[in-house]
Amino acid sequence: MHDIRLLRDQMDHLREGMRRRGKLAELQPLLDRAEQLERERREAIRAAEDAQSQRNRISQDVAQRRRAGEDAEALMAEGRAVGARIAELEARRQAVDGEMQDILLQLPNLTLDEVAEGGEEANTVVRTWGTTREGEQGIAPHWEVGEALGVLDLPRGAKISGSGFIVYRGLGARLVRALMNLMVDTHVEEHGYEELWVPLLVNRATMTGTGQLPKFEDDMYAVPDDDLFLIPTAEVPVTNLYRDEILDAAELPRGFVAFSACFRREAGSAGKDTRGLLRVHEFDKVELVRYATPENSRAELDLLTSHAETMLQRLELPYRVLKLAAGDTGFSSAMTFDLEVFAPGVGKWLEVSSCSVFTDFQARRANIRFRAAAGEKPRFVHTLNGSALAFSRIIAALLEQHQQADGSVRVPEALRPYLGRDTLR
RNA sequence: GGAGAGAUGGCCGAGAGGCUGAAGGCACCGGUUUGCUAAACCGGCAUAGGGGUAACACCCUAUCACGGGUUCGAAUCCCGUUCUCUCCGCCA
Repeated sequence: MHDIRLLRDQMDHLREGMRRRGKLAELQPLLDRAEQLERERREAIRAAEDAQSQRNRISQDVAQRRRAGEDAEALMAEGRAVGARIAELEARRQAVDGEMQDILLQLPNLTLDEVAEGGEEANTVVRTWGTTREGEQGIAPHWEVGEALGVLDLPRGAKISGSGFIVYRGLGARLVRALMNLMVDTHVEEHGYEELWVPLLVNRATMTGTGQLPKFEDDMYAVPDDDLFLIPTAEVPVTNLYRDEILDAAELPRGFVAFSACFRREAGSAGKDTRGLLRVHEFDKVELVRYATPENSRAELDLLTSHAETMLQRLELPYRVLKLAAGDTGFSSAMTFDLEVFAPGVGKWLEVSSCSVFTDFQARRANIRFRAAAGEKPRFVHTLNGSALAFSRIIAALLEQHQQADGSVRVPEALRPYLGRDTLR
């Protein structure tokens, strides 16, 4: 969410930001409306406050007269009239304010200057790591190897929950545990993150704090009786950890790592990537979240991204790093790096991590601030997050990239202590 | 799930329709005193919004968990919600 003051003082800047995302045509009417509303809003505030001031004066006069034992009936009648006017003015103020909020919630974040204009086609590969097995013949897609090795049971997942729900079995199940332990241990021991274990069901305020609500309610699994939602990512509970709090500057930057299941309805993507593990309704993920000061958040994004990359290197999976163009950058993000691994069985690059800096966009919404020094005004922190990594696609990539001619799968060095063997066969 | 008690500033804690943005204490910041530490004393000490100013000053409004209501006027009375605590029930 943007600062309402941008609408007043920096409309050109805001307009330029929407243009860079390729959203100006779509959002121009909103911006125009907002500009007008901002004037009305201040007008309404002023009128309402003037009336309140008048009422307070009348009430004090009544009190004085009462104490003096004089009659206050006329004043009280006046007070009633003013009270009625306040109610009207208040209603108008709320209406204007409500519409303004609606608009603010629909405007995406401004991207950093270094982010290229344009859509997906303007994304750039900033680096690659490892050698892919692109074009190599005879590599089976992960669902075939997975079923053959007895580590995946997709038909039964579909039976007990539906399509897009996975049963891992045997070493497959253990692989999930191994990935969790490898990743969390690495981020805690080597990268200095604090480990968290968080609720998978969260309330509406939490979902709103990170921006899933109100706009994306249809994408979420919900428990309406309790007004709770299944998290689409651990970013939601972890970023909300300090909602409505003021942190000490000495505590920043701060990093948290959490393993969680993630639930996504994937409404609107019917028919895409329906086979195997590429697009599922429930998957596991290790998520990194960082809180930073505005001064160092850009550098923190590079650090966070490098932490996610470390995991791919440990898993010996070739990958590339994409810097997303403005039009492909997520709603709340100011800049995003996507990490994609190559899965030679399906012949595709798979997105397994998305590392973003949100500047103060989420923090304003969730009201997370910090105080640089005692006595100074609190400012909004900058938040960042990135997956490190999303399991289902990683498992797909492992089953394909490390697949051997006899159909067995080599276990990368780093996973062996956790998995207890060097080959899946 | 049932019964009861509670929620006031960074913290503790008073207040029970008007003179209360809120006593008192602690913490914190500045000053005086002081060989040092400590103590004592004096002063300061919420946030947000609107106006105002070159910038200050200053003025107004809101905020005593949250949302409604009663009233000329609500921290205070009424209703609803949330959370915390105690007891009972249930449960991994």
